[in-house]
Amino acid sequence: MKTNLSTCCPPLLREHLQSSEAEQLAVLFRVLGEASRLQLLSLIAAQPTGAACVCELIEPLGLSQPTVSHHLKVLYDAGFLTKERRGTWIYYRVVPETLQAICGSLKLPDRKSAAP
Amino acid sequence: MKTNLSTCCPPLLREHLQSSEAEQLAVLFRVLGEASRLQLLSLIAAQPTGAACVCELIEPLGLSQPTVSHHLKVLYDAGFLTKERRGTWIYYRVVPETLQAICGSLKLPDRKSAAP
DNA sequence: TCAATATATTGACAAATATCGATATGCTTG
DNA sequence: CAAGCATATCGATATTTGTCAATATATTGA
Repeated sequence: MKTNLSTCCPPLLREHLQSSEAEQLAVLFRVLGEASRLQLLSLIAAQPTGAACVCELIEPLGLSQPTVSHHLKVLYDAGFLTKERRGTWIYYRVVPETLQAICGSLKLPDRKSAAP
Repeated sequence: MKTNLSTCCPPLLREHLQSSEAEQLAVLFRVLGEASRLQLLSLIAAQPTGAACVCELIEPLGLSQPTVSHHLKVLYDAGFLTKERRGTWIYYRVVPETLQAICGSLKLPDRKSAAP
């Protein structure tokens, strides 16, 4: 169920994208294409410890607990979050490398400046 | 119909994301969350001139002309592409600033390293 | 073992959207 | 103006997905 970007900064926009690579990358963008999930990332990243459990995230999002759990699972499966159990609670953390990989995928090819 | 990021690198993940900001950013990610659209960006960016007309994009994508036009419109409305008419053809170009803005939105808050 | 709490899963429904064929619009050239 | 080509829009359909209530699972503590 979990996906993974094998390399840190694949060429992607730098050269012609195969459809399989495109689909793999599109999955990541699709996961970020939901305001609630961006807010989750933001909330978790903003914690002093860098980690947050589900119960801390429900109220600020204004969504039901199952829905929050669902979004966390989507983020986790895509590699945006790690989770760690501590007693009854499960703490989620943002994975910086995944965000960096996406960033790297958006680089354009070098171009000799100026053209008619 | 067109959206716009008012600033180049809004804070976003650096601090708590308001739901309106989150939705605005999510729209951009949603546009990229489709393999065909990533391929379009890749194909256009890979042109020697940096520009491509619709008819050049149909065959490599393997989609119908209306569908390709639709995806180009979505990319255009979101600010990922510009378009310019030259006679019968319409040339699309990638807007680097929009990609950079997305990149900037994925930066995490600075964190004092090491925590139990 | 039982109760309480935190989290995950299931099932169902509504909303969003990718896709296509058909058709419209716009430009160029005879 | 008519024909031909490039592109856009429309209408319909199938698929995906966000959401919740209900329920299941897992952990802790009495």
